[in-house]
Amino acid sequence: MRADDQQWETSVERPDGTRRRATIHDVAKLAGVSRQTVSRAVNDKGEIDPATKERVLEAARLLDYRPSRFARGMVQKGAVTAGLVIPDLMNPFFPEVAAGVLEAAEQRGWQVVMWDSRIDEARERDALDVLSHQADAIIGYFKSPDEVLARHLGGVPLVLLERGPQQTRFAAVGIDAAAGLEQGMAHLVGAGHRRIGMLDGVHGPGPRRQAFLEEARRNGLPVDDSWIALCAEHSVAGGEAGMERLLDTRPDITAVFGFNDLIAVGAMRTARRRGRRVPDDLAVLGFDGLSLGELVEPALTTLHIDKRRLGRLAVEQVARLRAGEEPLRGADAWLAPELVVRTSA
Amino acid sequence: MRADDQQWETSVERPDGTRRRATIHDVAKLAGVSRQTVSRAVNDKGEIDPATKERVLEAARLLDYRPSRFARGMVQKGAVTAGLVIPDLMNPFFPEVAAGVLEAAEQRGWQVVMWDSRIDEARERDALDVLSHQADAIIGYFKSPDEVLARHLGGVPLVLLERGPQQTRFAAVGIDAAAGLEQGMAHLVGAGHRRIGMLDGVHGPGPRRQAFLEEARRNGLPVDDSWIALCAEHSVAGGEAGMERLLDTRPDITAVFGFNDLIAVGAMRTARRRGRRVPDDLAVLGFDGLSLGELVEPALTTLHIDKRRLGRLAVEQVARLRAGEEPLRGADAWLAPELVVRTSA
DNA sequence: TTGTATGCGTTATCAT
DNA sequence: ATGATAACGCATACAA
Repeated sequence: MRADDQQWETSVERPDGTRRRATIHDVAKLAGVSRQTVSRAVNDKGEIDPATKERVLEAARLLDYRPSRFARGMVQKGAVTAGLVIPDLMNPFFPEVAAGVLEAAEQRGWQVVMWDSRIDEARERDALDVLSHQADAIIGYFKSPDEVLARHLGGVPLVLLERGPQQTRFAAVGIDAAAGLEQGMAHLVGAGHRRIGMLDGVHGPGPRRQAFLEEARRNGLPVDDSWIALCAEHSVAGGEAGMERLLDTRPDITAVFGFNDLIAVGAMRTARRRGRRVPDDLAVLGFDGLSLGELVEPALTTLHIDKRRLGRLAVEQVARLRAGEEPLRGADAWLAPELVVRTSA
Repeated sequence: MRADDQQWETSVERPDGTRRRATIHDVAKLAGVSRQTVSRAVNDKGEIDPATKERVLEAARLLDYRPSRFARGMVQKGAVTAGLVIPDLMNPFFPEVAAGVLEAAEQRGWQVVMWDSRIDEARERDALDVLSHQADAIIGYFKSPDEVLARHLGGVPLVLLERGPQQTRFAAVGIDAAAGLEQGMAHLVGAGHRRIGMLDGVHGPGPRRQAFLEEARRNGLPVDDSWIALCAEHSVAGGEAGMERLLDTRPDITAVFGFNDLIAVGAMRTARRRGRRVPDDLAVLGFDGLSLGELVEPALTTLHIDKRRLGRLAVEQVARLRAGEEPLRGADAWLAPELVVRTSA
């Protein structure tokens, strides 16, 4: 068989002269058999004469026949497709979550169709509009509030990534920012830091900032919003820019906590460019545990998250929803970060 | 509307007591209208009394009715699904290609279902077996030879990523390794290097090694296979291990070319651990142009590839195939890397 | 505004 | 070993 044969579409002429894809009927006619026999040949079932099978297959090849996945799906149940909505494929965090989703989905024999929302609420809704028609369940990161989600969901089960139970009534899997920051702040305070700033993400006040402020308070640190700078992007560049501003308003900080590792790395770069040694003059703590953190210099101390597991867990939640079971809530759906001490703090 | 209502499956009881998903028929019965009216209500068409519409929608909610995507697909043509097979989501190169594919697919209104083959030929075939049933076309990285691909493809159009025209008869988009290495080697030779090694990838001899050897020859360098070490993984760790071996067998090299940026970064780390300064004692050249390369120290000089464009191009090839046109061949489907000089070489 | 009839492409069941 | 027939769930043209 020449591969070329596969490449260009042969098709069947309609009475009106236009062309359409060949169906099982066309193949049956050409091979001079019934549709059922074609089905047997194509699907490699037994109960068919090898000679006729060959003849049918030849006809199928001639017409470039491919079974319609829709017609198949109609009659054979059980094909499950999950939609996965990711905010930013360029941030190494998300491909790793996606890998976990793919892995768990594959084990269950599910397919997953992917959508990059690029941190845009309009694109988020587009994703839901499309996927609610094409998927049996949706997993993803969404900024939109519950009502908006519900409106674009059309009743399709949804599992939210990284939303607290107080923030949504949908099923969710998340990260225990409070548990993470308890470790992280203890580490910084234990090293003698009292003036600690934060580089927050684009969405502004969220669980990570809240946990940061909470721990600062618990540790008796002099922290208010002036110790926090917003980053316009969840990227190294965003962290660099944010750190510029933070150092302008609070030049006296001795440590900084980054919303994520990318931002933290940006912070380190700006700090060093402005003549501060890391960690001696300024300690930097990240959040995520990207492998990137091991490669920079100094290596990034960070609150590590098991991103693959997060993805697998999301698939498990979908399975529960589909089975009519209660989704996991609380600690079971709530991953605690683990402090990984390297050299930046 | 409470979001909770959406979460757990209501269903319809069969005569035999088992449960099945509600169909448009069930909704029609419950609402006391025809199926057509249900269709109008659910799909938000006009020509329906607001009161009956509300009644129908309520019935649909009660039964947790969702239209079957298969039945829909049967009757409305035009839904296109592409399969995307990626070898390793943990390598930042591939998410970026995927982003390009997603972007271009979305513009065309296509969906893409993703599969991570984890560099495993058996999983590669599994991917084809599944996707050839569920997708209208497949894009991806495959190690298997044409015959194997064709056997598992069942006639579905395929666009290969990074395979030379001499290596496949399928449509493909690729990278012009020769053009890249011409620039790269000229840069190294221009800096006075004569003893240049290479850290090759897991698959062994391929276009990048071939181009490397070719350029070495053109520049009159003393290079044979002893100047090349294989890396067991396309990762930083793989590069570190490979570099150990290369420095053992060829301690006299003054420069090294890495199969990709991850391996090159690993090479830098091993070189420095063994007391060589980069780039003074040993220059390092990468291939891919990951943003990671800007973050390490020294920053990685590399042959940069427009990975997003690669992905978009692959989708364009699929479109051509589907339209019955000739796929792009040669330079148009063949991206040339661009030398980005930073500080590692 | 609403209902009836038909077809979409496939597989399963049951016959021959 | 092969064929006839009946679903599968939906949307669309057309009739009322």
